[in-house]
Amino acid sequence: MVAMNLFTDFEDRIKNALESLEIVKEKRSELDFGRVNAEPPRDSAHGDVATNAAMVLSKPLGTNPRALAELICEKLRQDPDISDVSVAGPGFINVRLSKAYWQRLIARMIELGTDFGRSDVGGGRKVNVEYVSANPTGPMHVGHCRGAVVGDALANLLGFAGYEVTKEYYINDAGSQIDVLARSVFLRYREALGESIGDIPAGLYPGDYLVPVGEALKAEFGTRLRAMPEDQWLPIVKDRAIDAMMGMIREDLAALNVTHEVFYSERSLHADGATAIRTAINDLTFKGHVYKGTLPPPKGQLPEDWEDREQVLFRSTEVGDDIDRPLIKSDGSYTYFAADVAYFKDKFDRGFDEMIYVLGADHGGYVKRLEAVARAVSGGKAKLTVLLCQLVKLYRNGEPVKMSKRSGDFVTLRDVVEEVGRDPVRFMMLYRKNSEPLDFDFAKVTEQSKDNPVFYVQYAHARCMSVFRQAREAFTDLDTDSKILADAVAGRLEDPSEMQLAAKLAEYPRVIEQSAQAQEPHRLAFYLYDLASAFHAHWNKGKDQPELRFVNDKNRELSLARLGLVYAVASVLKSGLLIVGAEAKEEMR
RNA sequence: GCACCCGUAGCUCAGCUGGAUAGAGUGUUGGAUUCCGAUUCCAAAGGUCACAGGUUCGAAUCCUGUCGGGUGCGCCA
Repeated sequence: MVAMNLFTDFEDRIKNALESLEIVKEKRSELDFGRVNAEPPRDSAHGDVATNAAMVLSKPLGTNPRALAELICEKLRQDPDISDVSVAGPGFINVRLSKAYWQRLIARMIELGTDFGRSDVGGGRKVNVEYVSANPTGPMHVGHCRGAVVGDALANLLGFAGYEVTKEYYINDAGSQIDVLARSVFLRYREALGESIGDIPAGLYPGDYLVPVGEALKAEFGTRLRAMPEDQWLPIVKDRAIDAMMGMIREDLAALNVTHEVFYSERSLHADGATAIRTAINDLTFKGHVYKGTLPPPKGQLPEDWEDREQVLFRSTEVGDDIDRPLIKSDGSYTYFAADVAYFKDKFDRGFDEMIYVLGADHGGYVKRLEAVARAVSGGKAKLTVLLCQLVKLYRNGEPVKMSKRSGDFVTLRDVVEEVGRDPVRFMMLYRKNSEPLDFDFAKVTEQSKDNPVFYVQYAHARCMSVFRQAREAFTDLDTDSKILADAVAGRLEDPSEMQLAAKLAEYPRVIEQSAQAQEPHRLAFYLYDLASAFHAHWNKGKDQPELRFVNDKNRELSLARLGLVYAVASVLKSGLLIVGAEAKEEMR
């Protein structure tokens, strides 16, 4: 059976060829094949696969690249799947594959359908992807959008690439902002009881979304809460408020097709006398990472209320951080960071090999201390990576959309999804490297034209479906079962334009593996655009050259073979869109 | 002051972890087009990859420095 990944397949064959060379056998133990690769050539005119083997190995072998390349070529020529091999440039070896090989590969794509591209490079490694983790103090706003999509798509991608993935949300339900939330809700509760509360005081959350929460409290407790002192009603109101906010946030996430498997509460770390945090700090102390001391004042502008105070500190500078970090405040309470240490320890204890944090760019200053935690807690066994997402700038008709969070005047995630649709939001959030700022223009994203990559990709899939609809009209009782399509390919698909499309399809497994390993889901979005572009280009050729059209009502077998190619395109688009989290539409109407 | 991210076509951005003549889209210019579902298709022009060194067969990519833009810098979460 043909291997799914053409490039790893031929990387192996090239290495086998190398092993069989006398010159290599003599020095085999000194040679490192690690840098030998097989990749798509920059220019498709060069061939189907290119390798750098000769250039990488010529020096240790004491020969020149072109001479070595000739030796390798001789061996490769014996491979029946290779139709042509040549040396080019400084010593590249360009390989062209036989038509039979391509036809077998296309047939394999058809048989695998949306499983084509699925990989096991992850090797079942347990990965925890934490993303969104918005404070439960209100609805999600657009700022959360990017991280939500990037995290969700990355998790999907890693799952497809053979990692065992858990999608996780850390609920920041323990800090003082939650007290503020509870007091804001309490005010709404008094309002629901008929009191006139006037303007919401500064420092409390003014949003209308808290009104129903106050009303729910009235329905549940009547006037009982109002009669209590604050230290009695506060915990009750807190519980109800957090539940209400998380309910809202889950709905927002659902609208974006984002689903987490684990919602992890920060408060749970503080429960039972903060057992979890105390344990984590004890653990660090035992390992020698904790001491009592003072920190130097911050460089640059000195805060006015600066006072030198003794705290319990994590000696993070010994594990890569710039400055030691406080775990316990001078008043004896735990820092947010202390909870984070406990949270990381919990993840580690749950058996994850790798923790990924998807954060906003404004958390850049937090990266080093998290990495330090990972080193100290896991003893270097667990890998921790932080993906920073740059800001999203909103535009409406080319004009920037102004937002002020203080006045409660911000665009919510729900607003955006309802206005432009879930799929465009998801795709556009991925259509940029996460380390790069992103402009999001409402008008462009809803536009139905080639300028809009979402539309372009979805249209390609719909067009595939359209071809099938036409085929069923041209041939009555046409059986388009994938097995039949796959069998029709051999000996029939051979036009250069068809081969070019097949070559693009063949890259898919490689794109999956590489974007998963680089943790860069945007590469998949760009690939889908490329594939759509290749498909549209081939389709357009049918305008001038009718003999290239997929459906040829004079030739049923050829039509089936070409439908097979269309089926493969549709499957890859569908598979990729599934990872992106957008729908593969049957039609665009 | 320090740390992290970013400087690639006029504009918005890719560039497959070091490979061949640096690519798309948009814009510009010139053609084609009653079309199997898109205000479409084809082509051309457009670059000192911020700058200066270094590493090597080979650098937009890696290392150092400089310049420019963004973000963040005790016990807030």
